Amino acid sequence: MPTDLHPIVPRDPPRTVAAFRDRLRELNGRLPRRLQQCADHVARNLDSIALSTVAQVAQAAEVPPSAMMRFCQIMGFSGYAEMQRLFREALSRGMPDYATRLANLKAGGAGHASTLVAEFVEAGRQSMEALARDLDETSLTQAVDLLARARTIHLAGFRRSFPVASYLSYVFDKLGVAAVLHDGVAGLGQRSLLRPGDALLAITFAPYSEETLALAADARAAGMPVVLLTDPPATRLAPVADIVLTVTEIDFGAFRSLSATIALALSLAVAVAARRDT
Amino acid sequence: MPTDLHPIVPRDPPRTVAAFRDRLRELNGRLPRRLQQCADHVARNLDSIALSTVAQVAQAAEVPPSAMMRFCQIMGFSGYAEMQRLFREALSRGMPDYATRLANLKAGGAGHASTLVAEFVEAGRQSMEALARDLDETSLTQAVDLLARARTIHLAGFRRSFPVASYLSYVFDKLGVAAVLHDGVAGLGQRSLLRPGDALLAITFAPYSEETLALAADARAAGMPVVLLTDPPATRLAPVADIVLTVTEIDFGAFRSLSATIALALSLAVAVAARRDT
DNA sequence: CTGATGATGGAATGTTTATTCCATTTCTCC
DNA sequence: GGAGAAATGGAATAAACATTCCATCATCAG
Repeated sequence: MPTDLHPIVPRDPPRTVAAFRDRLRELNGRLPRRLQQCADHVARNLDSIALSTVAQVAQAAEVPPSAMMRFCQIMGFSGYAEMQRLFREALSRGMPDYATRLANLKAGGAGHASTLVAEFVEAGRQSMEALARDLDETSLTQAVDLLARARTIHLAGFRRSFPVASYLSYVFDKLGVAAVLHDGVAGLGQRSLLRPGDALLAITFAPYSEETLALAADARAAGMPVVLLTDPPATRLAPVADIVLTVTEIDFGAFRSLSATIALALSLAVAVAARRDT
Repeated sequence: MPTDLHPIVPRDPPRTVAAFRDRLRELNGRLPRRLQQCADHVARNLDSIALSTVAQVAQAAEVPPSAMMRFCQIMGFSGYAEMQRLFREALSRGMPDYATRLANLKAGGAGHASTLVAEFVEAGRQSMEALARDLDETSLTQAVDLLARARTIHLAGFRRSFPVASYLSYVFDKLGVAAVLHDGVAGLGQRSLLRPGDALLAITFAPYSEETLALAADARAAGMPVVLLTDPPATRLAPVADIVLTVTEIDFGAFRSLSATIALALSLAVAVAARRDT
């Protein structure tokens, strides 16, 4: 008698998307073939549920609708409708008339300040979505490894990359990680601070700043590992860096919001600090 | 015979949300009472249509379902279902499995770098949505007026606000607007640059930096207009500034992505430059 | 005041979609 | 290899929903 296999049987339904994922993981492997097929498909297309009918989801998962219904019940819901409600609520909380508000701001009239806010917010959102979509996790992990091993981290970023570099400098300081911001205030004298065992984190976007590239080349020549944060395609830059992280930042007009770049840079910093502490 | 009032009668349906808005504007004022009520409500809750039934939107608009149906037809659709399809498609294009991707990143494991990226992206998105939602357009316009009249714009921002101030410095330079970044590199000597006819744009978040507040107080004493960019509630700061712009930045861990702050600051800069050129 | 035109609300209808049921197949364990 | 249990697919049913229709009400010109 399989008395300990009853986690399969119903219980009360997940009330958040996170809880839903948990239940999905809990069930993984213990399900019969068709239901596992449902689980796999649903796990990969969570957001399509909010807007699709059972028939559509079932067809996409290549199972009959009745199998999908059983799946919903095993997940703890009374049926598909109840499961769908969870995702619909999550979706409507996600954008609480945000689109409308943006449109209203944009309608404020060309050149008006609130229109600009809407545009920059939109550009920032797209940039961050692109980051989430295209992030190269492998390179990111390697970059963290590499920087975590460095004694001192040197930061390079000029012109529009300077805000990012200076923010990193602040964050590293708060996190207790030794970092030097090469801000060029007193000429290039800081270059003498480059020592074996250090690493360089350089940030530059096309058209690349000469100072940054020169610094990277110097560091490379001195045998220091170099991590480069830039925009794709980074073909020209591959030779001067050990790891290249790319981030697609959407411009509005001539300027970019830097949202995605900062998010990536911050993550890098926090991950490096966490790695060091252990 | 009202031969020129036939724009009310059907034609082919709007195929984009923008076209939908146009048609809405075109119809405005020419509709009988109940239908106008529908139009008003729909205009204000565009995104709720994708997820609601006729009965729900009708109830929210305080009209019977049949009135809502008539409204759909006047908009050019065959009925509510067709109208809803437009918004559902817009919604699913808007987040192309972005939520799923984020969740996958988060699942990478606590402390892992890609998890952090997901968290910072999420925080950034929320911050920007909050900005779009809560932006005080009046204050923004006043700030633009005020800064556009200044001969030179002084920029103050230290610690975590420094990246924003330095980016503004870069942007103003590109835009040909005279601006001075008070970066404190050479002590506080730059204070002597404050002259009548200038204005100060200060950025600071709780806990407020003393330098920034002191500079603002000085500027105020010298009769210069002061615009302050900070987080709500800004009660303590109201006395030292002419205009206070607030922006809610969501933290993740101890750090913030600055997305919303930068978007607002950039908009301010571009609007000021545009105003000056005319 | 009256008749015509248009607007309105609610009940009736038809369609889509979820859900259940059951006959058949597939596994599992002895 | 066979008995029992579980799983499966598809057809039948039920629920939710959109849509239409019509009787009633308001508006306005003459």
